[in-house]
Amino acid sequence: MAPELPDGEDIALSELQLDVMRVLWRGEASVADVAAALAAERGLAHTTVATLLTRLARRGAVAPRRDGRQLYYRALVSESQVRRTMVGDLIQSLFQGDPKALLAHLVSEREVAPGDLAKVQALLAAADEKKGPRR
Amino acid sequence: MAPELPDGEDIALSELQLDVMRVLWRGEASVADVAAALAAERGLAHTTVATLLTRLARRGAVAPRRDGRQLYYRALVSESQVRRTMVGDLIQSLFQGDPKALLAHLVSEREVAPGDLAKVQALLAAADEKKGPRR
DNA sequence: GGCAATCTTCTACAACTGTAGTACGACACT
DNA sequence: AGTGTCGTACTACAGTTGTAGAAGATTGCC
Repeated sequence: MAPELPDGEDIALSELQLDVMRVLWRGEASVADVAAALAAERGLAHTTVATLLTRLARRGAVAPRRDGRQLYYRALVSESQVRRTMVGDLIQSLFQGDPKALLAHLVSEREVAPGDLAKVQALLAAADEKKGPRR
Repeated sequence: MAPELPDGEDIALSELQLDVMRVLWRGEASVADVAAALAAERGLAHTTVATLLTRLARRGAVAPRRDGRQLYYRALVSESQVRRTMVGDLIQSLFQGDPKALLAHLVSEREVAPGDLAKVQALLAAADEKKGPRR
């Protein structure tokens, strides 16, 4: 019975699609909910949002659930999944697959400073500790 | 006299377009040159490459120079320019504009290790030293 | 001088994206 | 029961991308 796909797709998303997904990553939402959440930045028509969600569903990124006449959508791919894919793609196409080259870029563009790595590491360690020490 | 545009466009490129640009970043090249260079990975028709270059020219990423019946193209945007733009876009859309979040992602995905930042820094410092110590 | 090779330019087409209107069904309120 | 409201489904359309064929200009070789 079509096992929900094991969350292993090749999901790269456009910026608009990401905006939509970000809403769903906060939890299941109806078309109206999504439209409302995006109303601030994007002033999209209700039908536009519906179209976007239908397309994302076709692509396997979200799944609809019908309740009465309304559709509620839930994300099928996680944010980190998408990040993994998209960052991976970028490293591949822009830095010939070498993650360190991206790091070098960040440093030389002064986007990150030497100390940041340590900080980041500490944060990650702390989070790891809390959720699941080793998996 | 149209100062070659100060290299400040909003150039984001697709993977195929990057493949093309990578050839031009090695130096001016004719359509045939580009097609030959890409023949290995992509088996593109000559006309396909011509179309790609025309479109890149329309977008201001490259400029043609005519020599007899042939067109030679030269890149108008540098590789680092494109990297800057595209990495910036990614950070914007995927990490709400926080470069450190990207760094965190890289670390937690074990794409880069703690020591790498130091190494990278050393390399950059060395390069800096050689080319232009301080600017 | 003519024919074949070679280029560019134009046109084409499918897929995807951003954006939204129209049509139609269901529901609620009077 | 009648009518307006709301929501989804379908259709549409312009712009970009990947891909390439057809047409037309040029040129080099015999």
